[in-house]
Amino acid sequence: MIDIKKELNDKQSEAAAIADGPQLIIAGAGSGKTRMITYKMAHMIECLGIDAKNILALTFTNKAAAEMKDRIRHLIGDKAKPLTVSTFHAFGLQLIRRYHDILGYSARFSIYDPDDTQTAMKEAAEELHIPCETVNWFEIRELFSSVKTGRTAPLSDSHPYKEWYDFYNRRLKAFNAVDFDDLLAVPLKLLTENEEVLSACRHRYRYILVDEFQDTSTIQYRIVRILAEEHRNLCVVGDDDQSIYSWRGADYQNIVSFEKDFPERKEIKLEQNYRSTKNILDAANHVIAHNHNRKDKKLWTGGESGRHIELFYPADETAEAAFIASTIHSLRFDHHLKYRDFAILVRTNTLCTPLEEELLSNNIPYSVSGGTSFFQRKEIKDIIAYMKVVVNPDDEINLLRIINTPRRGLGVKSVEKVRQFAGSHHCSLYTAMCKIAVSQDRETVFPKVVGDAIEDFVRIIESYREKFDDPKTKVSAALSSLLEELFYYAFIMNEYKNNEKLIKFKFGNVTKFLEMIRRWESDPEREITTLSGFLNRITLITDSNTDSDKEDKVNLMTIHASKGLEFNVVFLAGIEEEIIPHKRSLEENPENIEEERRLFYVAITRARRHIIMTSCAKRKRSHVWISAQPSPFLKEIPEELIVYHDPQKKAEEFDPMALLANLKKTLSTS
DNA sequence: GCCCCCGCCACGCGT
DNA sequence: TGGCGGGGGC
Repeated sequence: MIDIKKELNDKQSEAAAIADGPQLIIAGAGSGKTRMITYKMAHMIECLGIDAKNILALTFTNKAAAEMKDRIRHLIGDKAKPLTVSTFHAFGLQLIRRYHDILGYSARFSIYDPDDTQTAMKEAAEELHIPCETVNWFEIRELFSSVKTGRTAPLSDSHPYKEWYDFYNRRLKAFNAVDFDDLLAVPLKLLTENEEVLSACRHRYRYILVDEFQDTSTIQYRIVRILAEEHRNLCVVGDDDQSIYSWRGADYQNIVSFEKDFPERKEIKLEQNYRSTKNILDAANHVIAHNHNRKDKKLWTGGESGRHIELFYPADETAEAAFIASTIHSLRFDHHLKYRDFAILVRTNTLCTPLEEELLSNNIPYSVSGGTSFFQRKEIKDIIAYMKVVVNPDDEINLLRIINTPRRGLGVKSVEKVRQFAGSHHCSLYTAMCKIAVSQDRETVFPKVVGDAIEDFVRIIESYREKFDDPKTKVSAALSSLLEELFYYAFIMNEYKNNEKLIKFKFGNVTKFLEMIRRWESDPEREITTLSGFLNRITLITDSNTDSDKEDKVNLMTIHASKGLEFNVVFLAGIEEEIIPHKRSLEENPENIEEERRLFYVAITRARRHIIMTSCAKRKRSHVWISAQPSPFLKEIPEELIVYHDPQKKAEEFDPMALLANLKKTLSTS
């Protein structure tokens, strides 16, 4: 039986014991929040007899959802299975799938990632003859997204992009596709407009928990509110100091809204930190104290003061990477640490490259999370596009992606003709291709080679639909055979013939993808059983190695991706002006300094025992060396908490001979 | 239609 | 660093 009094401290168990009614739990960094939540759910199921399927836990990242599921399974085993633990987007996906009939989507709808989304916007603009050479795509995406998620008022009829926006959405619907914002907007609309669905959902999800509440966007809060309004069993857990996603629409004013919408709420603060040493916590507290406009709280720990924070000044990013790699080696040796005890955190993905190279050449196993996703690689996207078209032939964006990849003589001119054909027959592009393929007199419109290419393409898609649908054929087997039929490997070899390394890399990616599919289809516990479901799932996932977390590897990631995680030793690389706080962030709005500071705070509070920061003297940016200054945030940490390592001395410290001598001395004394 | 080369741009965080 | 769109030769 779960005994929360025994397993948790007073505040935690107080928070964990309540199931009914609204609750606001302000949980500081490292205060055992995830532990509290998992025990809370276990307690609800085991001790209060609440049916697990009535509990909905919403998290911010896939990683957090996976970890929460894992931990609760540890506590109560299979009884955790009926729980819904997912990200907001995955939850939205689930609702769209469940109610696709009502919503007017076929069961095999596609999800468009931001790349596909932009392509679809471009296509829409072209069809409307909107000149888009000069448009700022960043702005358009932002505009469309904020309209859809209700951050901006609906476009007025006179708005220059109103027609474009509406047309884009009509096209998506015709493609039987949704974009990321639809995953939230469509379910919210459904819940708002369809009382039956709403009451079914309210009945099903009678207890709702929201983790990382400070990072929910307005539309996400609306979804939660409409679900919880009646039964009011809503527990939100958050920390305003760790709000780092405002650029994505996160609005920690949601905490204020929650207080207003649920005035009878109970409020509990978790302020005891179990993660970090006193020095690390002191540093974090001093930094965050520079922010105004925060809920008053002060993290404390009963633990030891621990080591000082160390600060090094490498000459450039190569020296920085070399220093980090060699320090990992020596610390691992000296303190009997595992690779997985280390994390290297950076502000931006681009900072990863030199670090990766150095780790690779030092044979240090590492895993990168976030960044340019595995699934964004061209070769993987192409393969996925084939499967998406097989599953959903109305998916025009993916159809256009593969119609001439590998090249089969269907260039821009031919595609344009097919489109005209589709237009005059009022059918989708793929239906048009099917019609052309079986048409007797197609040569009056299309040259023979083009007609034959279309016929061949349609034949491939149709025959693989059968194969992929056939329960006796494994998806991986069908895919391997498809790749052979397409001469896909030869295509890659030809495409990159002057770069053998790149070919190898791309082949490796394809192999990895096939393995991933094999792992999925042979997993007896898998929750997703259809290919369509699998494809939609991976569109929402950023990193491929979700189950390699337990492997012994150094963790390399952005600070954003590190939220919710903890490590014994944390390297903070590139702690420089213009990187953190980031130049562009401040250019956008000087007030963003507070969010940048929270980011730095999150970075510091990831560490249990040891923080090593580096600030380079110069750094290469787009081919030119620029000199770099230490981050102004460093001044916000009391000097006595830091050991400043002089750049001159550093050379001696990492002299290999001196290191060896030191090593010998250590060995002889022990 | 396809291939190849050139020059331009951007390089903040992610579901 | 690499991804792209445009232009010219085949």
